Amino acid sequence: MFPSCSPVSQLPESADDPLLEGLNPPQREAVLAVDGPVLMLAGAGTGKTAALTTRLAHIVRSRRAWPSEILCVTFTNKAAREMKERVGHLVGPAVEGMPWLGTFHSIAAKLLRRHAELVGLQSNYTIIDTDDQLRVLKQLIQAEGLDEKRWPARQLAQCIDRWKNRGLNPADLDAAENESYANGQGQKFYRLYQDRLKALNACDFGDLLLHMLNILRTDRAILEQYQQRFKYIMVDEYQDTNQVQYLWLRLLAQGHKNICVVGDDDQSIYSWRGAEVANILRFEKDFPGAKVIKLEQNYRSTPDILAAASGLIDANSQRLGKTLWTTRNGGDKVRVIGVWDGPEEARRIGEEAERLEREGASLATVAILVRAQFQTREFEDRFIAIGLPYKIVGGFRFYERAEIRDALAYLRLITQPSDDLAFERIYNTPKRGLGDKTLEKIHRHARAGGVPLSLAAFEITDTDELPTKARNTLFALMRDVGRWREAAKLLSPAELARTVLEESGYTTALQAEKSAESAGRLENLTELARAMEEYETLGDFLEHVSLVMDNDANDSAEKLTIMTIHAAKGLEFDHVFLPGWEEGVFPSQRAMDEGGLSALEEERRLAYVAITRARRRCTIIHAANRRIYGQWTSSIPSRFIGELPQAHVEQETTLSGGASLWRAQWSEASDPFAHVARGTGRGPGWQRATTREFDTTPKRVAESTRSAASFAAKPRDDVAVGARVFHEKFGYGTVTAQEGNKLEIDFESAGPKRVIDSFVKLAE
DNA sequence: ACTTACGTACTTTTT
DNA sequence: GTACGTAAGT
Repeated sequence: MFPSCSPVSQLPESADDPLLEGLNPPQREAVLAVDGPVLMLAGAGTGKTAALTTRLAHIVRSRRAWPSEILCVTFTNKAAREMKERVGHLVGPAVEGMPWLGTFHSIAAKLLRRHAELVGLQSNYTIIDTDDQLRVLKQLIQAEGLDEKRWPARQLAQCIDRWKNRGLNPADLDAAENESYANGQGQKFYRLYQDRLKALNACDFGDLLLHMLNILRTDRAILEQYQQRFKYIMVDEYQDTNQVQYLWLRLLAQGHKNICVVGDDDQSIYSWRGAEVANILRFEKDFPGAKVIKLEQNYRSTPDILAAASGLIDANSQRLGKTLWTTRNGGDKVRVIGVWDGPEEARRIGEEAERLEREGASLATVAILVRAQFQTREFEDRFIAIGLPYKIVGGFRFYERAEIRDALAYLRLITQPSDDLAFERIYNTPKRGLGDKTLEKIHRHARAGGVPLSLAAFEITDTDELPTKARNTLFALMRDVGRWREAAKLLSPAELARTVLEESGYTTALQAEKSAESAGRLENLTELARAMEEYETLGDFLEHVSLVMDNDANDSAEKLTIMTIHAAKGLEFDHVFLPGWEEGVFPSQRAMDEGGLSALEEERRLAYVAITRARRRCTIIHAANRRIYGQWTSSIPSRFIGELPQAHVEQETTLSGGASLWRAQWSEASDPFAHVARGTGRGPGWQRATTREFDTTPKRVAESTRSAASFAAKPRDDVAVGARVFHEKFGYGTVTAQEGNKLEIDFESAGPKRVIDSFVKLAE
């Protein structure tokens, strides 16, 4: 550990400063290059967090800036927490004075509280989540008389998110963007939505960044103030920044130009939510004279794992180019295992995990990383059956659960009478006999008077609008809310929460429910109250919950981890299992249909991230048959398997015969896939599989990519335009067009559809 | 106002 | 295959 000297006790500048101990030369360079723009390209497992945190400590200890003058942004709360902790070790309690170390969103929220009035909000605005966002949009769509089936709220939400990610306000939309929802009503709905949020004194996640950007863009004095304040700026995971975040940083960095961004273009896996790799690719143009430092020495994985991952990512075209290396020796090759079907895949991994455990490994060092959430199911089934402890990371987070959101809605309504969304959520939760009719009347009254729902509800109990029963129930509810509002001034947030849950009848209703989940829900509510103990005010807590709260701190017991590859970024495990490496699953069919080549490259980066999570052993598995949406489908191995450099891969067979099939399918004969029975979509492919030896000659990446790609689009030759065909779901129809393996078919009852040719058979 | 039945759609996910 | 959301039924 480093000497815990005070943050300003010395001016370390020399290479033998104790701070630099244990860092390699490029890391040291990154730490010492504090002035001017710096681009740190840090490959997987190269110790970028160590470099980043040491750099931060160095700035503080060399008295270049006070902790409060450093802006340090991360993407996740987890990363922010980790960084805070590590900087704390280096500089001591001074880290407490780092108010600007956090996620983009939490920092933006903090800034926005100070300047909310500039964008028409009050500083106690609520931050709404995607769920509330959708509800608002649904209401707007309904109010405008649009058919919600034809123009789903989801789609509008996506558009709006995309616009916000790009820093576009309603007025900035061009005609094309305006067209992207409901025949040119995109702009109108975007504007309506923003107005509605303003009325609710609320922000969605995108707004936090967009509002702040708007302020920085328009208010010169405020911009300059922050440009002066932030003497040093550091950004983690820069490859994941979107346009708003980029614009934001560029504005703020113009003051001192001391901006250091860290990232890895090969690990950019979030373009689908607005991240632009281009940001990192053009950093040197944005900040002329930027120093580029590459961290390439990997401290995590064995040479074979690194070589396999590097070979794979080589197939991508848009790269800055890095080569990971290691001084480590030995270790096992990456294993590729072909199995018969999904259940066997789960059985196989279960056995391996049990073996590892017997050999003394902790299950906490074992992970199964999947492409998509649905893949977790087969493992869950299997592990329950054999009693293997596991945990599934992801899915619903703590604060997204219904009971937590209900509790929060009560608290929100108490702090913020204008929070209509909260009111709607709780007004009949627990069930108290208030229905749509009553809500509609409240709505009408609120609109007429231009007041929030909760106030309208209170007022309406003074009229004869409602039947006596509803009137009394509603009055009791509003009286309670008023009482809790008073109590909030006296009680701590946690005490208030307990009181509200008890007095509202929420806990009683849950106790009475006796369903399978109700016990867990009650537990969650207890946990919520416990978590609130740490907060002084309700406002503090509510901000925490909307921006920061996560549940990964729950159980630290020795369990095998199942999670998506996305969720695994930044983590590492001794033993990593990668199931489902089949065309259509990984790379995902949907991604390729929608995003073409660039999506394929992102899938490949995802595969790269997956492999580089492994410290000691990486096992890739593909199944010959898999049930997808209840239909058994035969599938072929992922093209990514073919792209792995064979010298670093070892092939394994299973006794059930699946492997021999895969050898045949994987060979490089002139038409390696001709024998695959895709014709009927029901006949198992193996029936026609040959038993040719598996070809282990290393393939050139470009070649294998091409052959796989050409396969993917390989059309059937027995189906032609005009042919009458049958489809499981759509019935009989006539082929009207054929493009690669995609057919356009006019179905007799279902109308025209685009389908993959393997899902139809010729009609007799 | 609440319950049940049918139809549809279905990557990845942080904040 | 299943989950969710809307529509009709009690």
